[in-house]
Formats: sequence, structure tokens, C-alpha cells
Amino acid sequence: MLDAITTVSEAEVLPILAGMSAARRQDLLANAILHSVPTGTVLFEQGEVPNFQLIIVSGSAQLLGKSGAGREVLIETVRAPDLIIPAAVVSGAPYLMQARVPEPSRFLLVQADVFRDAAAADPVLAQAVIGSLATQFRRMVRQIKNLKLRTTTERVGCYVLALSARQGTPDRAVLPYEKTLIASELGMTRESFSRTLASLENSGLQVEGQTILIRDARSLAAACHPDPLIDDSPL
Amino acid sequence: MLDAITTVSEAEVLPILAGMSAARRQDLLANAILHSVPTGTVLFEQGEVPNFQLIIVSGSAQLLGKSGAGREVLIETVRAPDLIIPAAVVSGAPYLMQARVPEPSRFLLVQADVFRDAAAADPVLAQAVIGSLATQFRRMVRQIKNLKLRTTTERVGCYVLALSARQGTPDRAVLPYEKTLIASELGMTRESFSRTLASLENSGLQVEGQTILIRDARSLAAACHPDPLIDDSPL
DNA sequence: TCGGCAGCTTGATATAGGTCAATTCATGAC
DNA sequence: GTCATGAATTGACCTATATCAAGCTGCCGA
Repeated sequence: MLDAITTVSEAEVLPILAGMSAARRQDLLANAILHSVPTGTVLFEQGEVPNFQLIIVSGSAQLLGKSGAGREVLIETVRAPDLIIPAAVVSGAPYLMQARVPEPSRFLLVQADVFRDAAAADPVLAQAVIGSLATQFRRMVRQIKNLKLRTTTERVGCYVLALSARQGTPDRAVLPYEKTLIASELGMTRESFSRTLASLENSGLQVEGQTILIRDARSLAAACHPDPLIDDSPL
Repeated sequence: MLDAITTVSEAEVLPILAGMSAARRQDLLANAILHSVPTGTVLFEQGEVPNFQLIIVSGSAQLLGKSGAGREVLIETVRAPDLIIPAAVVSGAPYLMQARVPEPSRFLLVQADVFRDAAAADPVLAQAVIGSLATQFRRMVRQIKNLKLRTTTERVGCYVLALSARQGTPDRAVLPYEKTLIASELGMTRESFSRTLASLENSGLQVEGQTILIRDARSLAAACHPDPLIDDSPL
């Protein structure tokens, strides 16, 4: 499960580390570890202080927020290639979210202080960190606008539209994980999500298990008011 | 209103630029502009592409999100010394929020491309940008947890508690701006905010215009479940 | 093949919070 | 001082969404 990196060939192609001088990258990877984890693994809990910067080599990680009462909501999904919450690592502050692995994935673990030092010393790595942080920040802002400015119907409809755009299939969208999780991501209960999806069948949408058919994108858009400054850009 | 910087004395003390070599800082400031603006000024609209990186020298800026329907909510307040949405500037993407000035303030305007180049070239500036982005990201995460995991009562109560902690007065909190704005920041209507505050009078709280007296912090905390991983740390 | 979960849907009901409207309060202009 | 304006409160009402409670469906393991 824990493998020291013998060949850096894999890590070399990581876009995050691209552009770093070979020497610097060598330095970074000296005591890095490549970790392959199965579905369901918890990478860290909220409240923990980061020991490592995790770099997603393949797969993805879900970031969950938990309340004192035990309620648990999905906040974000991060996909390869990216860093997992560099904000916590660079600030050395406790994680605000738990990280869980929804599919077999591989991560590169870099000691937190090593990572910080490297980011301070290497402008190319610093740029990568800045880029990752900026993108993640903007996603959070979009989500806040989504929550504060929209009804559940709008959130659900726009979620489906954004999904179909991201998947390159204008006539359908396949839900990437359980509806219960998606509901929590959208800030509603699973029951509301189910009902809202059903009610959108009047607006050119058809639910078929995990796949949602979009029979009339025009009508759907009219019902849920997509907005490029809220919905994830297809980038 | 627009003044070229003749003396850099002011900018020199800006913590953001501290640590940069004098030469580099000089370079940055060469075509920077110091801008003093009155209350109410809109610095930029959402949707605009950033021309400048704005650095808050004194005062603050409010970041608002607007819906197509014209609804407008407060998302964040940024205070000196800090950068205004570096995420938009470094990524060169359109602003997701409008920036408005709630008090007479001064900003240093650095051409966006100049700022990007400087951040790429100067590790110290890069670190400052990383720090600012990380802090701002974490604030957004806290806000999302606040919105998704809490009731209005909890949000209002914890807001007051956090305020009083930040202001160093355990027995009171002074609301920093209109209640309508605060309500939108907390994701509710002004009416709900008003009623919720009133209802918390049963939990050791007393409303006195813009100042809220905390007569029984224990009881208030019991009613609203503060959580260090959600509420702004007193840092 | 048969449980037996886990996830989902659906229905009935409750309620938190939104909407609309009227009133008070505070502030600043004149 | 009075008036006008915008903010805040309060009340009555309503609806969107949560909650609670069955069923349903598909899947996995024995």
C-alpha cells in the first residue's frame, strides 16, 4: 500500500511538477511516497493538522464537511491532476474538511514542510500552487453564489446542465455518484433532490436511474436560469 | 482621485510587499497607482476581466454576488492589508463578484500582467499571494459549511459570538454594517435576521440597535453550537 | 433462490423561513 | 423644527423544503 518511489517516471509527467528543474523535482521527491488506495479510504479527518501535501496522480478525492451533530455534506470533488487542499498545507492550519476516496486512486505524498520549502524556493512550483489555489477558491465562490442566490430547482437543473456539458453529451448527463451525496453537495436533502428532479420532467428532463436524459435543453434552461458566473465553466 | 506614487514610503510598509528586494518592489511600483476612494465606490463589476491587482492599503472592500434577477448578496469583506481577489487576477478570468467600498479607503493598483510577472519572478511576493489565497479559500469553505450545516439561529448566534471575539469585547458585539447586508451574508432575509436576533433574547442576548449585548455567553453558545472549524478563528 | 441491505422514491405532514404589507425609527436636508 | 428617505421591526400569511414514515428496487452474499 505504501511504496517508496523508485522510478520518478510517473511523477515526472505530473503537470503540477512540470517545469521544475530536474534537481528541484528530485529534491521534492526524495522522501515522497506514492500511495495507492482503494475506494472508501479516508485520507484525513477534519481538524487534523496536515502532515503531507497530497498530489492526485490518478483518480479523485471528495471533500466533506461534518457538523458537530454528525451531519455530513459533500463540499467538493478534486480530480487528477491537482493538489488536495494546498490551502491547509501552506497555512499549516487544521483541515476544515475530511477527504475520502470515491474510486481507486493514487496519490503522491510530500512531507508538508518539504512541500512548503519547495514552494518557497521554486517559482515554478509556487506558480502551480497559486494556480491550484485560485481555481479552488473560485469554485468555492461559485458554490456560495449557488447556495445563496438560487432555489433548489435552479440548483438541480443547472447541475444537470453543467454535468452534461462537462461530459460532452448535450442530450444526457450521468450522475457521478450517489444521489444522496449530490443532494448534500447542492445543499438539500436527498428527498428534495429526488422530488425536484421529478418535477423537472415538465421541463424537458427525464430521470432514468443514474442517467438523466435532457429532452429539451431550451426548456430546462428556461426553468433553471444558468449563469456562467455561477455554474462551473466547461473548462 | 488618481495619484501616481511619488514616494513609496507608504507602500514600503505594506506587509504584502515586505521582504521583497527594494529593486523588485521598485519594479512593481513603477506603474502602480495609489487610489483613494470614498464610501460607496464600485471598484469593479462581476463579469469584468481584471485590469489591476488591487492591494488594500487602508480601509476595506465588500465582495457581492449578484443573480440574474438582480438579487445581491454579500459574500465577503476584505480588510487591509490584503489583496482583493488575487484568484481572479492570477487566473486572468472574469470576476465572480462585484467589489464595493464601505468606508473611505486607499488601494494600490498594480497592472494585472505586471503583478502576474512579479509573482512569477519574486518568491517572496509569490508566498504572499499564496498566503492570501489560502486564507481566502479557507474563509469560503467555512462559509459553505455554515450555510449547509447550520440553521439560521445557529448562523446568527455564532456570527455574534465571532464578532464579539474579533472585537475583543466578550460582553457585546457591534454590527459592522447594515443588518440587511449581514443578513445576506448569512444567507437569509433581513426579516429573518431581525426575528432570529429577537428570538435569541431568550438565550442571553440583547439587541440595542447596532450593538448586541451578550448577557450570557454560555447560554448563547448552547443555543448556537459554535464550532472552530466553521466560525472565523479570532486570528 | 432467498434474504437482506442500501439507495431511492413517494406520500403525508410539519415547520423554518420567505413574502408582503404596515409601522416605527433614525437620519439628514432644508 | 418638519419633512423625506431608507433601514429596521413586526405581524399575518404562505410556500418551499425538511422531516418522518412506508414502500420499492436492485444488488450482493450465503
